[in-house]
Amino acid sequence: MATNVTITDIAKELNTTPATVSRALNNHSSISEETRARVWEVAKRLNYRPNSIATSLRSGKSHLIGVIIPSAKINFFGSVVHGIESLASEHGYNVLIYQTNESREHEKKGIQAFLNARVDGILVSMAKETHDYKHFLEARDSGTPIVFFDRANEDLDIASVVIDDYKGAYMATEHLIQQGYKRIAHIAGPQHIRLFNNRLRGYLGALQANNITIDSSLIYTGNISIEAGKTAIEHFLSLPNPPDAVFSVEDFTALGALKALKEHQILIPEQFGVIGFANEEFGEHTTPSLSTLDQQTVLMGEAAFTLLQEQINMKTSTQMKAKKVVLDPIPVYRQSSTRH
Amino acid sequence: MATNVTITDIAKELNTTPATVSRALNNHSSISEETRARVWEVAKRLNYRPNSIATSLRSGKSHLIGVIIPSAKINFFGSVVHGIESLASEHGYNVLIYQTNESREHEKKGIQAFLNARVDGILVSMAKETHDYKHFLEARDSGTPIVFFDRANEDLDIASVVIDDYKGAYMATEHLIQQGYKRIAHIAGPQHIRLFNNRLRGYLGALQANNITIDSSLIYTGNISIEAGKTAIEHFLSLPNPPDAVFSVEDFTALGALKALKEHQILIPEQFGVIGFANEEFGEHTTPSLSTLDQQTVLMGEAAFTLLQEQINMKTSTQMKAKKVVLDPIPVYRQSSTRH
DNA sequence: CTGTTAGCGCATTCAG
DNA sequence: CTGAATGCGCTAACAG
Repeated sequence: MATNVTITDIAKELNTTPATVSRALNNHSSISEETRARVWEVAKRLNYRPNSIATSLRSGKSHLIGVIIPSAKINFFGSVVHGIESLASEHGYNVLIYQTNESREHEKKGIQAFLNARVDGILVSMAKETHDYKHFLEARDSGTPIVFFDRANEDLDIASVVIDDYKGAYMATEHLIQQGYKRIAHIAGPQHIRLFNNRLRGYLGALQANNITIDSSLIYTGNISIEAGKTAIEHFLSLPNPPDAVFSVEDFTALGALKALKEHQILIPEQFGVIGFANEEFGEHTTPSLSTLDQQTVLMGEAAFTLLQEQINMKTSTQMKAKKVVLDPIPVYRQSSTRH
Repeated sequence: MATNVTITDIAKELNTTPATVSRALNNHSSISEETRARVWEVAKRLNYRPNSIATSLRSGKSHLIGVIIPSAKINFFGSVVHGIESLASEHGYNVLIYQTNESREHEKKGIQAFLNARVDGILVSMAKETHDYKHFLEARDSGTPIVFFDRANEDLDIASVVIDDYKGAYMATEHLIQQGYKRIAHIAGPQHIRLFNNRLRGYLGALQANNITIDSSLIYTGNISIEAGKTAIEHFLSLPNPPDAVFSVEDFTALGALKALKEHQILIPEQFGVIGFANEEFGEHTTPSLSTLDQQTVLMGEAAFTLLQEQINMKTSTQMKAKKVVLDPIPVYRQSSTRH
């Protein structure tokens, strides 16, 4: 029952030694075809399962990779994990997950747990709360490769995979321009978070590139929530010269905007264009459906794993500068911004 | 750098033995306060991290639990994993995840990988494809506790946590009756999947309990998809005596129904009531918002872990019948079915 | 209270 | 080609 059979058991059964069994099972070169076959036969018969804990202890490689995310409940991270696990599994790695719930304390605990487990590498999307990076450096210095995804820190010399927020915002804004909207507003997120700042810059960059004067009254900075989107629209509509389109920093805020505009009986996209960012699931099903930018979540997971694997396979001596992979967001233009 | 410090290193530093260090670090009873302090000091200074692989090998407990899900991309499973990981982490377990992508072959590989890793227990939501349960029985017989969640098999004498689909369907149907709808239809899912059958039975049960004659033309059986919902509505509206409400087996199908009804300019909920099942994220944001039943995903994860932990802590001799936990779905009545 | 011995399961020496 | 010996890092039993 609960007794797991070991190579010693097999050896006894065959009046040979564990070493021979080990060699046979690992298809080692110097072993006679006959013993190999006999060993495999017995192994199968006894239902032998290699104890990967023992192998790990001996080899020093756990074939485990640790993934730290804010929450598995958040769609985005679920998708990234999907990408990570698919590739990892294919390459013989098992995946450990740990949720921080946005707490730096938990994040630290996660890193500790992973280091104790001797994971071969760590993938992390930082908690919002985190402004102190000791625990990451500690991991890296202990020789465990780390790769950030989505939420990264540029200054840390740690590899990362992120979305090009500037480019996405630029594309979204330019799309609105091409659709013929004249006064394009932006609902911005908290500016101390870099990615929101990048999106604001992308918006400004697109306006400038198209010789459109920037009107600061058309930039509303708030939280990211449905409520914030509604408030932003109320603000915009109260302006003497209101906008006729908005690039919203994020889909939920865009949804708020959509709702507020509908309450005001403003036709979307005819009178007012709306585009968000993130490609949340609901966007396809709102009325009108919401234009947005897809963040390539699965690809991000795969890229992060690939980067990590490179580091794992690299001789630790071959220390080179941390790679940064920047993924292009994919435009998803739906009804809310498409006039033609 | 990459060299991890061991208790032997600490022992050398202090001219003592690994055993003493081990005892000190584990706050063992018979150890002098002085040595304990000295050991801890050195451990901290050398940045010692216990090697949990070694501990696992020695103790026979990995403090790992394995979770097998169809896909992390699916919201539902992300939420359940959230529940599992939260509790597991709190209880000192690390969580391994493995995706099957609905393939039995992968499911088998996942079980193998987990058994090799000597996980202390396994949580699994079966792949749709799976109709052969050897790999589960093998795991159980090897002494590794298993608990099913959401997708379970009743005949296997393996513990499980599932949603009460019958009850949910019953509640949904009764809700429509109470809202004054007279001819209530049902869009059913493939009947060879038990949970869909249970929902059909719940629908029928509620009608019977309220002395409403069952009209088989009001039951449309199809796939679960937006398209199926639309087709169902087209079918219903072509009837000589069409229904005025529908309980849809699942939210996406309900969404299709919503869309088709809107195309026909039928007012929801005034002329036609709609309720789904699953509480997908988009339902809150459709126009009108979609009534549905919440599946208590996080709670399901927590319950599954709790059940597993019970089994892990149970003396293997105390073999008792597999527990089945049945969770009540929570009604979420929104605009699409609320007339008053 | 501390040191010695031993072994968890495996894979790699080094001898034959 | 196979056997014997050794150690990965840790902890428990058994002395002292």
